[in-house]
Amino acid sequence: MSSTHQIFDISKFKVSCGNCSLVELCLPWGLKVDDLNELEKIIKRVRPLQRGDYLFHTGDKFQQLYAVRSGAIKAYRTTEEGNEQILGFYLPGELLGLDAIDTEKHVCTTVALETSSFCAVPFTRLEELCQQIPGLQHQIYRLMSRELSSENQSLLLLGKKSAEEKIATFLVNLSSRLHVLGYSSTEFRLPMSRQEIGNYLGLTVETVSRIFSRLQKDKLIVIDRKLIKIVNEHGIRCMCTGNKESSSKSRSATGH
Amino acid sequence: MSSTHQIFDISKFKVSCGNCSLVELCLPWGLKVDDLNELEKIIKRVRPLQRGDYLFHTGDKFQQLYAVRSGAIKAYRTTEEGNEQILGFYLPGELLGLDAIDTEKHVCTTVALETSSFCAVPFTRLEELCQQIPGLQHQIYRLMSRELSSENQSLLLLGKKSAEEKIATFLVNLSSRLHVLGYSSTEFRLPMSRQEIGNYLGLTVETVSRIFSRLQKDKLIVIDRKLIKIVNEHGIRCMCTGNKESSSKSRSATGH
DNA sequence: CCGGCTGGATGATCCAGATCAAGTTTTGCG
DNA sequence: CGCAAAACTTGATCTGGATCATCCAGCCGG
Repeated sequence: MSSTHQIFDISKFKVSCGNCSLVELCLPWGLKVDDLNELEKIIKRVRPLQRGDYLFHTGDKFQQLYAVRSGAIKAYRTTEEGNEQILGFYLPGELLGLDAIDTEKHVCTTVALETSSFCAVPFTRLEELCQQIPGLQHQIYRLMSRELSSENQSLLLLGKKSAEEKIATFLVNLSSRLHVLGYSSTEFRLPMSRQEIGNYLGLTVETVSRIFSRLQKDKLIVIDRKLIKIVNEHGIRCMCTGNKESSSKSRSATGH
Repeated sequence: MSSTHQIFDISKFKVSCGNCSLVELCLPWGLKVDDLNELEKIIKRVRPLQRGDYLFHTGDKFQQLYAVRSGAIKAYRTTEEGNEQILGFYLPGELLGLDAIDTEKHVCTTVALETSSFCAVPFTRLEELCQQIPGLQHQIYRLMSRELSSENQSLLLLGKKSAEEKIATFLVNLSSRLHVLGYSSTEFRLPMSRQEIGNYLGLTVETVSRIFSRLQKDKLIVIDRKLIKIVNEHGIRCMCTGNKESSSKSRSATGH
């Protein structure tokens, strides 16, 4: 909250990377204070979106990257036959639009799952700034690399895991991302519907619902509506890899 | 083959981006000649690998990017339980190692499927060069963006498609990548085993084998060992989206 | 407060693809 | 060349998750 940042306080939606608790997520390992000030100058605020509002559509001209400041966003593609494939869910501190740099057109559609706010970073100006601030260039490479690496992880998730493993992995992943943001890692609210979880994981709603019930019966989680409480964190982590040990399960079990 | 490039001709393995037919793949939209010359200076040749040789392992320190010059490479991760998940196959003109920039450690293992050669680009020097050549920086962003976008595509592939659609999509994708390289798009050799195709697509060998047989029976392709001939390109493209029209099929069929 | 609507849960049945089980071909190598 | 291992094919059977069919709980507008 240092007063030197006041000049950027255009309205109540102050954009200030220096103050922003997300800066270490947006820009891993951070930058020097002066560099941050330069960066702040090019960042714009965007009108917050309500649930169901779109940030951008497939085919839209790519001009800026968006960093999620608050809320939750889903990104999806629509297949030729017209059904949607959800590519991912984005939480505060995560960046949207990197995949559009190549073609300069957005390749997916992004929609708010709840009221959400963003920082917008005009990409051309960001590139110019990278020429002045070598550290910034490196941060952008790192961000993109990280995204690549996490998509690799998703390929692994979709390709090999059973429904149960997918759901467990999904919950653990969400949990740890929320934890980084300072929220509880064991008790949180799912910003997306069962339908959306299923779509993302390549499962039907029914299967998602059934597995949630099963996890609850097995005392790994407690669910109430969208509220999840992870009761047995160790157990659910084991489940991500198909590891059936941990506490005794009711179904088919370890022993015999 | 202009003589100005001779100075880089260290051995018979000349590295010359200006001459390299792959430069437009490595660096979409290209660079100015002078810039290319600068780039060439930092690129190193790497001893070619034989089938089964590793380029790098998960956990290895990341120091350079590799561009495939010839051959074919597979990249995979090993899960906690020790089985491998293939992340992708890389052909000439494609870049390896981008996902390691963030952590400075390779996050996957890469192994040659056949005799393969590479250009190695020391990443730190590349970043320095980006500071001098704004266009280069942009090309790197584009490359990473393109990779992100193609991984998105893979998520769609794994998440939603049936076995038949996966295989068809796989073949069409391979075909068009080979076409860009100047090879036939309708007749080519699979550099990977059935097992590896299955692993990549989240299918078993048996399923891959059966579907290959079926595609052949349905007169869409002809297979002889690793050699694939695409006989009905339209048909196989329709199949990628589950579209069962095109020419009359033998199974359950349109008219019968 | 009611009635309709959306999202979620749960049971019954079905089927695509996995698994199991042989064969067969190809390849690599002493 | 000959043999063994590896890669591939094909058939029979099994099963996890899809599909179909209800039903139920919140929620919203009037």
